[in-house]
Amino acid sequence: MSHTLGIRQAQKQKTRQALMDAALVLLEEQSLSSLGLREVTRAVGVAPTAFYRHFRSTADLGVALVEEALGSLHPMIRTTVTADGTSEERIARAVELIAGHVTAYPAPVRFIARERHGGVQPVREAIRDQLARFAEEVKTELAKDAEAEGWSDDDLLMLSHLYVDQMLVTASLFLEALESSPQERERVALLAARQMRLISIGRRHWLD
Amino acid sequence: MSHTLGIRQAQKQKTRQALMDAALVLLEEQSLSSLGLREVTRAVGVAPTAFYRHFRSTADLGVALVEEALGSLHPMIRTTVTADGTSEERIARAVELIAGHVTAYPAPVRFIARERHGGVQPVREAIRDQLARFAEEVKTELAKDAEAEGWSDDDLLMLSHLYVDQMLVTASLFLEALESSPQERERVALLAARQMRLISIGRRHWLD
DNA sequence: AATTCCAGAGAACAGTTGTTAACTGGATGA
DNA sequence: TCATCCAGTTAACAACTGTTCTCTGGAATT
Repeated sequence: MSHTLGIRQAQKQKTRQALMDAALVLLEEQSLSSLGLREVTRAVGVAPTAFYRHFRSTADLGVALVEEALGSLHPMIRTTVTADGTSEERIARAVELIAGHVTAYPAPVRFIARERHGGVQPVREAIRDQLARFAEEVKTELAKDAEAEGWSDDDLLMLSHLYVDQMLVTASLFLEALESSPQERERVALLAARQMRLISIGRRHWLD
Repeated sequence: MSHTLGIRQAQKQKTRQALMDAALVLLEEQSLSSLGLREVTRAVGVAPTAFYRHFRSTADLGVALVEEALGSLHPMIRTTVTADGTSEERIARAVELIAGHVTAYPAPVRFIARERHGGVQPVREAIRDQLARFAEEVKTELAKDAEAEGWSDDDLLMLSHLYVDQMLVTASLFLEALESSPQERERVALLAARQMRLISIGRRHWLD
């Protein structure tokens, strides 16, 4: 189904990606609402007007960045929640997964954390939609579990949102600890694991 | 202990407060990192240079806004956590309190949610410090409770952070639902209450 | 081979920004 | 009463912003 792009389309996509990459770097030290279009094109080395060939505005760029940052994460989420083993093993694996992802891709993670409540409405909405999709997917996975017996749909969705929010809290903790000592990062990992453990315990006794 | 301010100092404080109020309004639709000093002074009706008599920069203004938004909240947090009654009553009261606060002071709440992970380092740090203070205070209150018997200090602090984070999640949910229908806001309240309930259950069975 | 297309360049636009310096005039303190 | 102080003003600065229009050269299409 994949169609080989012409030289032209390929070059265009390359420039587009360069703009997005440059933006992500610039956004490590500022918010999207203060990111200038000229700033981005200057970093890439193209004329300011070239920007308009790819994005209507920086807000538009931001929405594209949201897709890039979260779009590819859905399969990862699914397998993480599904993963078998004891509750304790699953927690450890989830925390490791988050830590690894934050270490490997700090810029996109920072961008999402920053713009989730940021000053650009379309971007906030794009993030909210993606996170809602995550919650829905987590919910369908949770529903398969034996522990979900007797749970109402609303309760399952409530728990899913709690998990998704907790993942973001953990990710931003790791983000803050990125430049810290390994001991500090280990402390964060233990804290995150304990919080997840408490939520798991709450889940186990929910129907009591 | 209170000393009556001279005409001069009083006028200065008045202008300073006007700058902060105007900034808060402007920040409803953008992030601090894009807030211009001229923008603020224009909204107040003073010369741009007057800004420097009160703040070194907009980042400095932001730090002052953090103090204003969170500084006065400490007593409120204390009494909320301490409040007696059944677990269910305490949850209902906490959710109501948050909903009321968000409705009464949406701008400062939005500011904190936005800048907690925003693009201005000193402001992020100021918020982090205030939230850490909240967690410490919640911890000391929790420690007084009979349920805290056998809990380690680390576990108590872990739970406190979970509570504080959950309060922020709830506040930002109410913020999003501010312009929505009463039914929608009630839905948010029920969701928040259920999430707190799950955490409470986890807390109750933590030592099993 | 001739024509159309279009990503990117270039120049110019009116507005905006933070920061400096020197000032004014009313409150303050001797 | 008189000298000092200082919150706020005025003017000017170079640097920057988003957006428009026109142009170009190589890819794509016929």
